[in-house]
This record gives sequence, C-alpha cells and structure tokens, in this order.
Amino acid sequence: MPPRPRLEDVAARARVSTATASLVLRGKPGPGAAAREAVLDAARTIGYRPDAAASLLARRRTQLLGVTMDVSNPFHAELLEEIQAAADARGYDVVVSPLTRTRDERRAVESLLDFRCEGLLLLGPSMTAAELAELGERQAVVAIGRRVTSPGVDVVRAADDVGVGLAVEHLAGLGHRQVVFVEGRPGPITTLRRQGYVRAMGRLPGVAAARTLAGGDTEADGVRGAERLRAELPTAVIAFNDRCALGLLDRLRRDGLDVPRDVSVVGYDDSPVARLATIDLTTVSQAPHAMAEAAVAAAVERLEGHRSEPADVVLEPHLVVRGTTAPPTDRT
Amino acid sequence: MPPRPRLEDVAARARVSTATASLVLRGKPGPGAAAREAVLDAARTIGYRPDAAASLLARRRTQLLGVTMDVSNPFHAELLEEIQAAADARGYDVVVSPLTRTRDERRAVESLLDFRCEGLLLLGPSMTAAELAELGERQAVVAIGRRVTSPGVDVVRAADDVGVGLAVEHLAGLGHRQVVFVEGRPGPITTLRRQGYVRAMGRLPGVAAARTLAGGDTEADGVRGAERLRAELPTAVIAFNDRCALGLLDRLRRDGLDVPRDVSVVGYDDSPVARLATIDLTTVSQAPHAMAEAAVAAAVERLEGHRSEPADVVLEPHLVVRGTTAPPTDRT
DNA sequence: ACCACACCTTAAAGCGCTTTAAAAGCGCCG
DNA sequence: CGGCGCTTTTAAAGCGCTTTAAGGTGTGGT
Repeated sequence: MPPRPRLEDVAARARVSTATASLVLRGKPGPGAAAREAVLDAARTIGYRPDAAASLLARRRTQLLGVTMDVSNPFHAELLEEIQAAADARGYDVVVSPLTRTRDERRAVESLLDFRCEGLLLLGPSMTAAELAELGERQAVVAIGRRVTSPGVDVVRAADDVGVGLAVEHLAGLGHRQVVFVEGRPGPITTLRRQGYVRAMGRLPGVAAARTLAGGDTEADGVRGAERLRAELPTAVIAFNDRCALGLLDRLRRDGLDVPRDVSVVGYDDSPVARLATIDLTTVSQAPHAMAEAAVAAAVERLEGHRSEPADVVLEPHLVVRGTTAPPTDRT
Repeated sequence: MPPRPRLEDVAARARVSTATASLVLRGKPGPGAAAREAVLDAARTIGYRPDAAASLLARRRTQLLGVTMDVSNPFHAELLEEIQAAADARGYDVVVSPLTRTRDERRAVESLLDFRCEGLLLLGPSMTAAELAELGERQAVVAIGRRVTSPGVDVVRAADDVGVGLAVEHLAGLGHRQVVFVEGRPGPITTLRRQGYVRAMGRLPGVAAARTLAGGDTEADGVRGAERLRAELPTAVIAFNDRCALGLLDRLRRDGLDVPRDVSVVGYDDSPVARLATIDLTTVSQAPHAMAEAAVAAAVERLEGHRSEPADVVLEPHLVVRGTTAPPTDRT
C-alpha cells in the first residue's frame, strides 16, 4: 500500500517549493498562473488530499466551529444541516460532537476544544450559566435556543414566549376559552414558554384562567399529559414541543376523541414529522434556517474581531396553522 | 487571554522532560511513580488538555474511527451511540461526519480521511459497490446494514430476509392468510426484505399469494401505502421500516380501521418510537448494540492485523411482539 | 572497588503543513 | 547598463506532540 501523498510530493512533481504548493492549493494570492497550473495538475494526478491534522496544527487560525447536539433530536438535525451550510459559506469547517448516554455535554465540549475549535455552537445547552460563562471567556460560544446572560456568550433563540403567545391567540381567535399548556422538562426553555402562555392567557379577554400541566419533551410525556388531562378536558392544548404533542394526539385519539373536533392541539418546533399529511400538526416554527445563520454569523463576528459585547439575537417565531386546530364544538 | 497550556508547560512545572510527561499522560509504561505523580499534578493544576491535532500528527496510529451517518435517522443515532461506547472500550476515538443535503457521502468520507481515520464505519452506505471496494483498498471499511462483496470491505448486517420471515411466520401463526409487504425505497435492502417476505409466504401452507406494494422509508410513504391498500384490504401488513409503519398505522386509523382488530401491522427496526406505549408497534429488532459491537470489532481486527479476509457478520434479527398484531377477525 | 545490567529519563528528530522573511527574477527608467 | 521597485519563489522556522535511541543512575555480583 503506497503511503499517502504529501504536499512535498505535489511540490516535487510540479517542480516548485512546498510553500508555493501550499499557497496554490489554498487559493491564496502570490503564485503565478504557470505555477498554479502545475501544482493543481500535480495534485490531481497523484490524488493529493491535505492532512487536516497537520494543517490544523500549522495554521494560526483553525476556522473550525464545534457543534454539540443531541443526535436523536430531529430539530437539532435540522439545525446542524443549516449550520453546515452557513459555515461553509463563510469558509469555516464544522465538527460535530454528539451527546449520548455515555458522553455528556462537558465531554462533548472538551473534545471540541481538543480539536482547537475556535467557536462553539451549543444546541440547547443544558450546562449551568456559570459553566457557560466560563467557557465563554476563552472561546466564542453561541448558545442556541437558550437564554443566558454572560459577556462571553452569544445567544440565538426564538422568542419562545411570543411563539406560545401566537398559539394562544390563534386558539382564542378560533373561540377557545379553555386552553391548557403542557410543560416540557423543567428548565429555562419551559419557563419562558410557560410565561408566554400565562401572559397571553391573562391578556386575552374572556378566556379561562391559565392551567399548566407537568409534561416533558418526549412522546411518552405527551401521553402522560393526555392521561392527566382527561379529568377535566379543555377544548385546546398547547404542548411544549412537537414530540410531546404527538404523544398527546395519539393518546387523545385512542381515547376516542377527535382532534380537532373535540380538542385542538398545537405543538412547537415545526419538526418534519409535524408536516406529514397524516399528522398535520399546527405548530410554531422556530425558523432553523435563520437561527443557524444567526448563530454562525455571531461566532464569526466574534472571531474576526468585529465585536466583543454579547449578542442576543431573538428571532420571531411564526405560527404554522395546520389541521389539528379548529373552532371548539359544544360538548353536551 | 493566556495561551493554552502546552505539554512543555506541564513538563516544566513537573520538572521532567516533555517525553516523560507525554508518557505519563497517556498511561504508558516507563516513568516511575514519583514522576507520574508530579506530571499528573502539574497537568491538573494548570488545566492542561492535549492538542488533538498535534497528537494526531505525531502519532503513527491515530486510533480514529470515522462514522458517516444520516443525522435525521433515529436508527443511525442509536447505532452511533453504541459505536461510541464500543470504540471507547477499545481505546479508539470516533469522529462523525453527518450527511446532509449539501454534503453527500463522498464528501463526508473525504473529510474523515482528511482527519486520518484508520477505519470507516458507514451506516447504510449508498455508494456503489465499486466505490466501496476502492475505499476498502486503502482503509478498513465496514459497511453496516448493507451487503457488499469486496475483499477490503467488512459487512455487518442483520439477516433482513430472516427478519421479515419472522414477521410473516408470526402473522401466519396468528391465523392471517393475506399478508401484504410494503416495500422501501428501491435498493439492496428492500430487495433482501422482499425476498424474505416472498420466500416465507411461499413456504407457509395455506397463506395467500405474496403481494407487495411500492412504498418508501418515510411516514409519508406509509400513508400512501395505506391508501393503495384500501382497494383490497388484507388482514395484515408488514412495512419496510417503522417510519413507514407509522404512516400506515396513522392512515389506517384515520380511515376508521382498528389496529390490530381490523388489520395487523408489523414494522422493522424497533426504533424508539415503536416502543412508545401508544404506538406499541410489533416490529423486528436489528439489535443495534450487537451491530455496533460487531462493526467496531471488525474494524479493530483489521487494523490490528489479525485479519485480512473480509468479514461478513450476519446478525439474527428478532421479533418484538407488541400491540399492533392480533389474530384476524372475520369481516362481514 | 569495579563492571554489568536493569531501569528511568531525556535530547532530538520528526509528523505534514503554514508562514515569514529574505532571495530571486524581471521589466523599466534614467 | 546599473539600479530600482515590483512580483514570484523559496528556505527555514515552527505548530504541539510522540518516539527512538542514547544517556544517567542505582543495584548487585565478583
């Protein structure tokens, strides 16, 4: 098995120095047309691929953005996709560090740092504000989807309270009076969404008092929520997220209820599954494209020195009305 | 901002050479107890973290396994989790390279090679056999979930035909005569599963002729399958995978059918969603744990020189009977 | 005492690439 | 025709770590 070709081999074949070859291959100015041609040609014919480790080591800047994510979360997958594209467009590379049962956020971040990532994009980070702040002191850190106040940490998030408010208004507009909110796992995100719910309920004339239920962010939590709902069934439910809404939906239907005739259901995230014809869930979109774009932009701005005060990008969520919401029908 | 501490700093603080420090930090034999203590201590107090790029570059072996995966596929997520654990146990590191809209398998693999991954674990690779074979000539390559014959490529897969056979037998055992198979996206996997279905149907006395339907691997495909099924409703359906089964289920129920009373449904993958109380899908498990284990083992065996003939590990899938299958009831 | 031998420790040579500072080439003007 | 300013090219010094071969130190045997 022949050894992997090195830059030196390319240079030798093109009869130039490795310096020239390096410059050409990275499209930097300097080398003339003749040299360019020769190098590119040589590289192509011997099938040269630069060694990422070596180039990372030698380079001052790594232009690497690290992303921590929960691989089993479809919304994260969607964000990652957009982040890749946005980073690409700005000449940055992305390295992903998945969170798993055996690999918590701390370890995931560490391995990103080991690779010299200049910026960290944390999807829905669950570490404490203090830990985040500490990280932010040495790295460009962008927390996505979570509110944090720390001079070194940028935040990109959707206005979750507004989003839930939109859902409440939509339901109230349809004529619903009793709207229940099924919470997510306790945490900053749940708190914010609950707030949006409570405020919107208080603001609207004629709706019943706010009523929230402990829930969670998986389908199973939604199922449990639906079960607890039965005691006093409202005409509409807003779930913490789509997965939770799915569980709710499924359980309600199994109990013989018709959605949206008997109960309206609203989710949150506009995940791919919500868009399916048969699920067709009314939900709140967090605009993953804009989020990713903003997050990458924030990191890059920090790194290229244009900014040192923390950014707090708040995106306006928007309601996606689909088939799980309708005017309430009188129940006899 | 103080510069990141280097090995040299640790060594200086511990009053030993960088060679000793390196040895200690990687737990290699050589240094005595006193030196060990001093180095570990120094590293801890200055918060040293080795630079992955530098160490990769200097090391002969990288002990890196690259994984390509579709982040939006829950089964892949599950496999990744197990792969991480298995690799960890053998002292290998894992780097994941996600496939996205803008990043096909070729690019994903390239970036893994750029990082000097010694082994590639490809989850459900879609590249041609020739491309795989070429890759296999220079790297340890393990194709997971797909059959390939090439001297350089190891294969770890479940016996999909057997799995579908189990499903057919289960249904036949319950008394079903008409069992339809909804296919996945055309490809080697669909072919194999269809084969298993056709053979099992042919083998069992008393069942009707095999009947397959074009489908796909998403929920939407399942929905379409259900719609086409209505013309001539069988008593049982086997779907290409769980996602497809979900679409089927949902659509059938919306049409007022009761599962499993009117129709039994079987999925494939035993994905987390199938396990949910409200979905409770009878399905075929591919044993992700065993798959990951086998895949990592195969890669490691190749790398550590114990083997050069291709491995073809075929795992026996097993049926997970849940609530979507039951004996057929007479329809009047 | 002296030497052989094990055991620790270290200096130094890379790993493959980037980058900087200096050399070389090259037209052009006076 | 020498000298000047310009662009193109290159030698060489790292980036932070690993590894190897050589050096040091202490033990026990004779």
